[in-house]
Formats: sequence, C-alpha cells, structure tokens
Amino acid sequence: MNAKAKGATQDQKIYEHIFDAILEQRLAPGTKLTEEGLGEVFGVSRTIIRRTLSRLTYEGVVELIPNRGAYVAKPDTGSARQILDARRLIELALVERVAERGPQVRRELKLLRLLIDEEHASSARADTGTAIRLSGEFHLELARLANNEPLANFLRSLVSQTSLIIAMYQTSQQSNCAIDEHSNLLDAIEQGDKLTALNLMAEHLDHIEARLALVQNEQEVDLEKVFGHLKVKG
Amino acid sequence: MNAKAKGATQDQKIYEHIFDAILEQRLAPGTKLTEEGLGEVFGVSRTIIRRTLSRLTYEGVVELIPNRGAYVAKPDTGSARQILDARRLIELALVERVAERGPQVRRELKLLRLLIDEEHASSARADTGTAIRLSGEFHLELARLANNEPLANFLRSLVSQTSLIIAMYQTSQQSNCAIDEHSNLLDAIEQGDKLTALNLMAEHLDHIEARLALVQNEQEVDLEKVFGHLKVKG
DNA sequence: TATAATTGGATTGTATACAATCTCTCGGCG
DNA sequence: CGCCGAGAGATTGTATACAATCCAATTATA
Repeated sequence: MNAKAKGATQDQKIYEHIFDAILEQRLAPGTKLTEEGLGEVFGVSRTIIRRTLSRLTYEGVVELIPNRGAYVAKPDTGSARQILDARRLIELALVERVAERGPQVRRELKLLRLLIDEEHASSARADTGTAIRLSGEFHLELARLANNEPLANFLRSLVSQTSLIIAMYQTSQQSNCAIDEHSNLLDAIEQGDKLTALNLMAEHLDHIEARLALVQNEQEVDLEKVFGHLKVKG
Repeated sequence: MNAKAKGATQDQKIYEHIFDAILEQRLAPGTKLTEEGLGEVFGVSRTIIRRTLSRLTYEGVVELIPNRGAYVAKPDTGSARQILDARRLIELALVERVAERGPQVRRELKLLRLLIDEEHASSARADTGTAIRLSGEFHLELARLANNEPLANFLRSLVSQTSLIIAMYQTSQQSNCAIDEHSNLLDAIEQGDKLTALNLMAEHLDHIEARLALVQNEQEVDLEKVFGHLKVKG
C-alpha cells in the first residue's frame, strides 16, 4: 500500500506543503517559487513541481507568468471582494440545499462537529495556518453535502483564495468567533431550520469580510497625492 | 510577432482543436486520447499534449485516469443536471449584475450582437460544432461584463461541459430558437430591464435542459426490468 | 555622467530517454 | 471447457538534457 499509492499521494503531499506554507506566510505573497528550488526541497524533478504549480495556479493561489516563473499570488482588494462576493452567492445556495436534505445527512453532519473541534484546538494552540485551513475544510465538507459537485469544486478554489486573503489582510487576530459561527450554523442545519441557517451563513461571510482591511491599498499609487506637498513650484 | 507569441498560442490552438473535435463528436464521449497519438497529429511532444489534457480535465471535458490515460468525458444525466443547476445559479446572478451596470457597458453589449450574428450564420450552414461553441461564447462574454472574474471563469468550465452535454444528449436538431432567446435577452439587458432579463435567462436555461434527453439512461441498469419478462421461474 | 548595447548566468520551455504500470494474449492447470 | 497466471507490447509517469528566454551587470559610446 506504500509503493502503490505513492505516485498519487506524492503530488497531493507536495501540494499541501506548499499550500500550507503560503497560508502560514512562510511564503509571503509575491514570493518567487523556482521550479528547481522546490524540486530540490521535495526530492523530485521539475516535472512534478511544474504540475503542482499549475494546479495551484488553477486554484488562484499562485500566479504563473510565462517565461518568468511562478509567484505566490497577491490578490488585491478588488479580487478579494469579488471572491467573497462569489462565496456569498455559492454558499447561500449550498446551505439552502443542505438544509433541505435535512435529516438525510445526519451522520455526515455529525462528522462536521469533529472538524469544528479540531479547528478549535489548533486555534487554541495558536497554530494559525492549520486553523485557517480547517476553517476552510468545514465549508468544503458542508458543500459536499449539497449534492452538486461542480459547485463544491468551485468553492474549493474560492476557499483557497479566501485563506490567502485572510492571511494577507486579517487585522484582528482572533478568528475565534468564527468557530462559534460554524457551530451555530451547524445547529440550524441539523434542525432543518433553513431560514436561520441562511442568515447565519450570510452573517458569517460578512464577518469574515469585516475582519479584513480591504480599504484602498489599491494598485496604482497617486504619487502627486503622496508627495505633493514636497513638490517644488513651476 | 510570429515566433514571439508562438509558445503562448500553440497550447491554445491545440486546446481548441481538441475541444472542437469533441463538440462536433469527431471524438465521441469515451474515446481514448493517447498522448503520443495527439502529439504526432499536432507535431509536438507529449509534454505539450499532457498539459493540454490536464487543462481539459480541469474543465471537465476530459477524464484523466491515473496510469490508464485520458478519455473524452462522458457525463451522465446526473452530472448534466448538476451542471445546469449550477449554471442557473451563476448566470442569474451574473445577469442581474450586468443589467444593473446597464448603460455603463453599452459598447460591449453591442459587440455581443456580432456574436449572435456569427452564431446564426454557422447554424444556417449546419456547422453544429461552431454553433454550439459560439453559443457558449455568448454566455461567457456576457459573464465578463458582470465584473466578477472568479464567477466568469467558473462559468467557462460549466459552459464547456454544457457544450459536451448538448452534443451528447440533444434530441431536436435546431438550437435555432436559442438564438432568438439570446437576442431577446440582450434586448432586455440593453434596456436595463432587470426583471425581464432574469426571466429570459431562466427560461433560456430551462429550454436548453428541456431539449435534452436527460431521462434515466442512468449508470446502473436494472437488468431485472430490462429482461424480466424472459426470466424462467423458480 | 547617463544611456544603450552586449554578454554571462540563471530560469523556464520543450523534447526525449528511461522506468513503472497496465492490458491483452497465450499457455498451463483444475 | 473455463479460469488463472506469466510475459510481451503498449502506454503512462518521471527525470534529465538541451534550447529559448529573460535578467542583471558590465562595458562602450555619446
């Protein structure tokens, strides 16, 4: 079972290692990811690394510039808003579907509790990277129960990018409140209370955005405004 | 300008050729796509083909089985429904946003007319593959105007898969009516009539699904029901 | 001194060689 | 007669060699 599943999990492992490193900001946004460098670290050739970088690019966590290389993505506030906007749309629809399936998925909902516990634990020991990742997994597991694979897959990329955005823009440290929000949301779903569940999800996503500093560190800086007072006249 | 942009467009061209071939069913669903075979056809090495197949896999048009190879995807009626379900969710939201931006995007909306004309033309000369593709492009160009890149990108993969589904399941030949539907939808958007636009899009997607034969050629065939009358007793 | 051209080093892009795996056929065995 | 296993051929998976491109530093020139 070791040698057999090796190839399949090799990629996955490397992917997760890089992804985690990005989340924990051991790889800051904008960092260049050289193929040979990564290959040496993980003991594989550029071929494998190339595939992994390609996947990370599809998910929006890495930016791939032809002939220039791969860089940790650096989403600006504009795309951050678009991503959260998309999540609101998708996740409200998914929660609605899960709530409707209600008690059909009792067993699976129970498993979500475990995820919340893990998340709580890592948050308690200040393991931010893992906490953010587990928080994402909660949303993804929930999505899986909505019986729409394309939407769930799309959400995966949105959640990945959200994680990066949180890592970049989060101001207040505690995402603690988010854990209670997950818990409350799960309660409502278990009770088949669709309306409450929808409201809680909407609030939850709003809170995530509210905790971010998404105010105009926009791309183009107006030098006139910044240094105008220093300018010599005519 | 030739040699310079070569690499970038090479992939794109090969991608489109394969994609078109799938749409026009020159490559039937389930067909095996060998790397060397494709490489020979397009005069490139397996490296390039591999990347292209990977991309087609991400978009759901090709299925990649480890150590077994790539096959033209064969979506069952279940995923077909999920995909159309997802499209309803996404495209209604996008139309709403475009309608709200209303006259800000007048110029771009004009360009959409041209796409409709092209679509009409290829449909008139019975060029089904191109017609299906152009129909998809209409939806994508519309999506682009909604100012949400992640959603527009996701829609791209949904539209690709829908094209494949249409090719697989469409019964009545004329998608002609769809052209008028595109035209009417565009009218409503140009006039900023959000409600009408939403209704037209909803109807349009319903019509697409209605024209398909998505009735239980489900994966698991119940042999009892098919051959039950032949069964010997006791 | 400032700007432009050149050249060397480094990195990505592509092709190919080799290894691992699968499939299908053929022969043995129950 | 049918089922199971071994081996050959074919196909995918990975590593590596070579080509193309880019970037930066250095030199030449105005």
